[in-house]
Amino acid sequence: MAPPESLVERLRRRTDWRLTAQRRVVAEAFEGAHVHLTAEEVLDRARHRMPEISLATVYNTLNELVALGELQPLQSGRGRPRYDPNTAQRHDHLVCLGCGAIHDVHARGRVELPQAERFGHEVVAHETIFKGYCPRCRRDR
Amino acid sequence: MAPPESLVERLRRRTDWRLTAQRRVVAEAFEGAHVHLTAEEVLDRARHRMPEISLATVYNTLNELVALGELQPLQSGRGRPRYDPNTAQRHDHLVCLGCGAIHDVHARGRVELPQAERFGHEVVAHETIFKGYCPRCRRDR
DNA sequence: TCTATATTTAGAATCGTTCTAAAATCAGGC
DNA sequence: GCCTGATTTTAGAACGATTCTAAATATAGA
Repeated sequence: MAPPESLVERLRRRTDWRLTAQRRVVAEAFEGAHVHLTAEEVLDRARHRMPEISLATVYNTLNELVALGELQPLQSGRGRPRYDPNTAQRHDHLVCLGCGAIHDVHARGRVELPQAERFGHEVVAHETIFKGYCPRCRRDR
Repeated sequence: MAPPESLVERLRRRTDWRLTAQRRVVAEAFEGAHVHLTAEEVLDRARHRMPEISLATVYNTLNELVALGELQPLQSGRGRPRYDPNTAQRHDHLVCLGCGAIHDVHARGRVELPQAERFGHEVVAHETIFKGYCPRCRRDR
């Protein structure tokens, strides 16, 4: 699978949203694969490149990116929400029930929701969450 | 499909956890199908039967039931966590992106996670989340 | 009934997030 | 290059949800 275009790259192309210095360091926090950060982790990473950035700006930016469809909020299990920059490609998630770590995965097979089970909903997407224990948490049990 | 045993019924059988009057009214809040309540909704329903029950007890009880595996916390989309009493039967969820309502459903088909995508995890469960718009929210768009 | 343990409770404390209003920055027109 | 209005950032206050604390109550078992 070709590596997806990065969040910063996608944002650079947008004309409806200014990519300021602060917004760029927030977006750059999401570089890499399997990156699903909490707001606090984004602040940590952003401060690394721009120590004076404020918490309010991090929250503002995360909320704007969600509204633009450039970040998907993930609420897996316990704890605060995490943000997934991989919005361009359909994918599934593997979450560790021990430590909460999340990997992007692609399930094999196909599922669909029969009409009788839709309760009148218009279904627009689906995602499968696999739950388990990562090597480290498996050892600690 | 046979209706699953209710939460209260399951709790009655436990010997490791006292089913006090307060805990019973909390558990009774989850009677019915497609019931996925927030803590606040549980408090409302519990007060109906026991007006003097405290918020702290509701939170205590919800957390204990999650630890016992009798409730599954759901974090669908935005908003506070909801609790699902249907832990005995594998099932999937259909969530409305407009209002956040959740239905229990059973997907048709089969998915699995290839070994190469497991990153060393021991996979113990999976769940598919279908996202869409309920009849009411579809109309409001 | 007595005693030790478990449970409940009100209210304070904490935590994550949003709000507010002032300061800083920026784009476009001169 | 400088104004000017609009946008963005910011510190700190405010807020809402949840957890904590420590005292009161209820319970099980002797």
